[in-house]
Parts: sequence; C-alpha cells; structure tokens
Amino acid sequence: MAVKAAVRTKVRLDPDRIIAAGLELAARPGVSAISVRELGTMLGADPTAIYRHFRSKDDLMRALLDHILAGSLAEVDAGAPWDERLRQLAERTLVWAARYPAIAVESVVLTTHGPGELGAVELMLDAFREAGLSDDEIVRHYALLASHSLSGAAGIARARAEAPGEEDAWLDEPLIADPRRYPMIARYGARLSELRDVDLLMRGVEMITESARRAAASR
Amino acid sequence: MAVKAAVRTKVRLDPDRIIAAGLELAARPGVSAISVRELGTMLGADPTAIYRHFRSKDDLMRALLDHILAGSLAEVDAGAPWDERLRQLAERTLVWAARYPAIAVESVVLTTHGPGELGAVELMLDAFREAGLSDDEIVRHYALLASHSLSGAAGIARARAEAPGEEDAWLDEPLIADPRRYPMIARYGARLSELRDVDLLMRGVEMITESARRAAASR
DNA sequence: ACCTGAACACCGTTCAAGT
DNA sequence: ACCTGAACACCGTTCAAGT
Repeated sequence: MAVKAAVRTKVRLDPDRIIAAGLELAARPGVSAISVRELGTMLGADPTAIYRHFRSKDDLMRALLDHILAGSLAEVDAGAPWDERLRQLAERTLVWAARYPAIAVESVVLTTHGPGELGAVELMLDAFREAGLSDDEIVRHYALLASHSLSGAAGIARARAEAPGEEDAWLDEPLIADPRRYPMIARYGARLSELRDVDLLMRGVEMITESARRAAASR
Repeated sequence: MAVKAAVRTKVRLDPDRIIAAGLELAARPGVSAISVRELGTMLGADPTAIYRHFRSKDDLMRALLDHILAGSLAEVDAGAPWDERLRQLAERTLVWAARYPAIAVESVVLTTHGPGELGAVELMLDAFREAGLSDDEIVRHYALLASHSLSGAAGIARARAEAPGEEDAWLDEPLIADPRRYPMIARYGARLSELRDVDLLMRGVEMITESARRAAASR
C-alpha cells in the first residue's frame, strides 16, 4: 500500500558526516575511546564503510583532532595583544579538550597536519614575533607552549574520561606517603590536591609568556 | 631413556619476572605497545596467568611506568645543587622514555602511585623549596615541570615507537604550508625541523628553573 | 595456591561481492 | 562509485577446571 516497507537502504556517507558522528560520540559522557564499529552503527552504516573516506582510524582521529584545534583557534580574538591571544588559544584548547576527551587524549601522540594545527602554530609563532623575540627564542618559546598546551589537553581529557563526575582536580587521588621518607609530599600533598587543573595549566602559560617578555626586554 | 621428554611444565611467575619481561618487550625495536598475550608467550606461560599478579593490564602498566621513574630517579646525583638535580631528573626520564617507548607513551595518561613517582615528586618539591620559593610557587613550579617532563617523555616515546630509525627530530615531518596563509610557518618551518627533541625539552626545563630563580630573587 | 584453557565480548582492517 | 558482510588477526578479561 502507501506504506513503504522499512527496507534497509544504503546509507550515503561523507567525511563531514563521519566527523560529526565522531564528535557526537566523543562528547557522550563516559566515552573514553572512539571505535570504528560504534561509529558505524551511529551512522546506520556498516563500520567498514568509513574506510571509503579515511585511510585508517588514525587518519580519522587526526581529522577529529584537527577539528577541535580549528574550533579552539576560531574562538580566539585575533585583534587582542600577543599575550592575550596566546592565553585565549590555550584556554580554548583546554575547554574543547574537556568537551571531547576521547579525541583530546590523542593530542600528545598524534600530529594532524591540518588547518587547525597549522593555524594554531602560525598564531603562536606570530605572537612570539610580536613579543619581540629573536628567531631562536621564537621557535623555543613556541615549542614549549605547544607541548605544554597539548599535554595539558591530554591530561584534562584523561581526567574527564575516567571520572566524568569528579571535576577539575589535577590529581586523581590525594598523594598519601610516609612523612619520614617523603616529608615534602606530606607537607604539600593537601595543597596539590586543591589545585584545579585548568588554573594550573593556565599558570604555566603565564610563566611562558612572562619568560618571553623578559627575553624580549633583555635584547 | 635418560632424555627427559620436553613436557610443558607449569611455570612459576612472580611480579618481578613479569616486570622484567615487560621491560624487555618494551625495549624491542618496533614494539609500540605491550600486549598481555605476547607477554605470556615470552614468559612461557598462559597469558591469563599474569592476572594472578596484577589486577589488570593498567595495573601492570603502572608498575612498569613506576619502574622507569624509579630508574631515572636513581641516576640523579642527590648531592648536586637544586637546579642540577632537576635537570638530571628530567634528562634521565627522557633517556629512559626513549629506551622503553611502549611504556612511556602512557606517562601522560597514567598515574602510578608507586615509589618511583613519589620519589620524583619529592625531589622536585624539595628542589624548589631549596631554591627559596614560597609555598604556592613551589607547588606551581613543580606542577609545570612535572607535566612538561611527562609530556616530553610521551612525545619522545611516540617518536621512537613510530620511527625507530629516524631519530631525534621534534616534528615527524617538516611543516609544509602556503606562505600566503601561513607566513610564519613558511619562515620558521625549516628551523622547527632542525630542532632536536631532547634539546628542546631540556630548554623548557631551563626556562622553568630560570623562572624559579627569578621568583626566589624577587621575594 | 596458582597455572591452564576455553570462552566472551570486543578491536581495526582487507577484500570479494553486491548494487 | 560506494556500501555490505564475511573473514582475519588480533585485543583484555572472566571463570571453571585442573594440579
């Protein structure tokens, strides 16, 4: 009759739809890793169809990671002074990492070569140039800030992935140690537990920009 | 006759033998991940026997990671001045990470709670205390240095795991980008490729100790 | 007390077959 | 041209059975 049978029709896939599904999956609370198979069922397609559009899962993960870098970059006020641009980029990256932990955990271990990454690198190099650094110092400060931001993103992603409710603490559990062998830990352990991860990482960013300011001043 | 049949006898396992096998496996060129099953065959035992001694693979990986932290720590000259102790600890950690990439890749994503980790934390806190920092600054500098070292270790491990021959470059491939959109990358790309990863990370360590010196001086 | 081995519930990926 | 589905070669982990 007029009722069309609910026949399983072929699904049309494309990279954008796959990326969108990947982001949605990664944002689901409790999801700490993306699997090609789960992505397939989310898309209503055979899991292996994804290999029509991405060479490998790593390739897909790179695309997803570049997406969150591009998203972070897009939220930076390009008219702000150099240190503020760096601050915003780092801060936005941490926020995006917390939103998509299953993607951000890869950030230390993957390199995207995509527009998001290139744009972020360009921003950082340019900011340190504007700060007035020498060529060598530009490169070194960039590298330090980049590795700091990426490891921060991965760390925050880990924390959010394994304890979706918990929130914010830099350490998963307080450090308990024999005060005789580890007097400093005994003394500062509580203080370490109080550290909020984002605050801590942003303090690191400040230390790096501060170092750049100093290096520029002594030229 | 006198020739005993090569009967498969039960194997005696213990945590130390498992750890030793894990280290050996991780040190094999081209091995980028440890698998319980491969560990089992290395030990001549059923893979699942490992679960008699470690609650889970994560538990085992934590023990292995703590082992490399303890090894790095043991190579630090405890009599050296504070900044030299920090330098040595960071440098040894990078060396051990390069030796056992399949273990070190976990460093950003795992926390061991073992003596290696505790000892390293104690050393860092104590060094920054000796530097003359305030309580807050001790904690912040420690956290920055720790995350820098661990992400450095993971990064180096990644590089060594995926390109066992290559060596040393911070970036896996030169950054190629349209000079119109990415003028800074076009200008500094070559210089970035020249960076040796260990040098770069050690420069980061210097920047952190330098920041500590400055903070102490202005008290 | 501790190792074995079958079994479970997963993975990423290839490739011939369909349409 | 692109999706399907069987198949391959793996995973980590549980648990009853052996000794």
